[in-house]
Amino acid sequence: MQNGSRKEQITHAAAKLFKEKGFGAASMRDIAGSMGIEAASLYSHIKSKDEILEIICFSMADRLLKSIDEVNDIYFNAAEKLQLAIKNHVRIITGDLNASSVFLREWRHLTKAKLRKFVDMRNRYEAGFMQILVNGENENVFEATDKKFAVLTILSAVNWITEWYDPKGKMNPDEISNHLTEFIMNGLRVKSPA
Amino acid sequence: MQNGSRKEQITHAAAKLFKEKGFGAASMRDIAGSMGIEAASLYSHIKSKDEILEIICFSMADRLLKSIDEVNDIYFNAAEKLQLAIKNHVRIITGDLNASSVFLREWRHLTKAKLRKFVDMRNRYEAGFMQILVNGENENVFEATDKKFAVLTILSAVNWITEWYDPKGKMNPDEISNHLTEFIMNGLRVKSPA
DNA sequence: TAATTTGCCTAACATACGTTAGGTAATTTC
DNA sequence: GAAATTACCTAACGTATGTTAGGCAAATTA
Repeated sequence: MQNGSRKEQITHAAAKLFKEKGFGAASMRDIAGSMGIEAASLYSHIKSKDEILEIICFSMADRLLKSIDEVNDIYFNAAEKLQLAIKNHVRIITGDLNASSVFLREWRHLTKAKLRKFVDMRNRYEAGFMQILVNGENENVFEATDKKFAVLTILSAVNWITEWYDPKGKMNPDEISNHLTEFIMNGLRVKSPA
Repeated sequence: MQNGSRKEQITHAAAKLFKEKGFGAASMRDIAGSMGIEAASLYSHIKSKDEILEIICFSMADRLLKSIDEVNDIYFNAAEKLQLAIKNHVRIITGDLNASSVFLREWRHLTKAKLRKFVDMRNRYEAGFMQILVNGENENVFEATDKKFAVLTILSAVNWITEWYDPKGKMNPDEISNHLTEFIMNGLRVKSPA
């Protein structure tokens, strides 16, 4: 899919509506309307409504998986890896808020075969994150009695950003990831009692 | 709405389907079918499909708001309050997983007026949680440079439980909330370097 | 026992949906 | 300049949807 192509424009317009109304409630007529054309015209560029959802979901999944693999290939200590993994994740997600929201919320509406593939990719992503925690334990930097639990908790915090992030707000993506990394590593508790 | 009433049964059946398929994709015929009756028969007990969603969302919202108000009325220190608030939240959410999932995911489909009311309630809940962090800072137990950020991060972690919690799994709700509270207070970092 | 209410039914309505068929004008390719 | 392609159009299809109208038998109430 080449840059700026009509197909990409449709995907963008659809992502915006899927985010606002949900996949089920946003119709092909809505999508076409937002582009100033008729619904039937969309079918010159895309195969089906389902295909649009697939493109959005897997485009995000691909980017995130690529990122975690890169992080785990670098010769860093666990704390640095965690910091970088979170930074990448936040950058990817804030880079396209509409697509990210659809990716996080609407993936359930993927057709059966694609859904299986999607869940598989998500599991691989979680496993990549988990590897960092395992490294951290070996290096005696982290402790996590239940690593699956810890990963899910971390990812939930990272993903929730789509719900409140405002590109015009006071925090930029890297500030957010720094803040988040600090919170995940040290929590709320004051370290040196006053 | 009295206990075990037909209306309550409908709400339960609907919650299950709204969770599985989403509000938009689960039809009145689906809901009726899961109860072994016809779609039209539902209208002897409920006003509309929208009403079912409202009942589910506001029932959860009411319970959570009541809980946070109670916590903030108790003469506890901030750490104890946080612990209790999280414990209550986890109990409420794990107590009805179907309704909780709908409450967390499908509230966007509420009609305009109800949506406004819902968001207002959610803001009040967040404010109640934030109050605990403010107390904690005054008591020198917590530090949180950006309290809004901290609250959203905490709540995202707590709410994510609906995505993986299994009543037959190895952790019960109170174990989960203990685990979570520990994580939120102290993070991942090993405190005493080995 | 008569009157009322409850809980469901069948049938139908109007509307909205994803998608296909077939066409037409403008643009690109040879 | 002819041929092919692109990007859109109108019209229509079959199906699914939320909901209403009107009825009927069983249970409840008086």
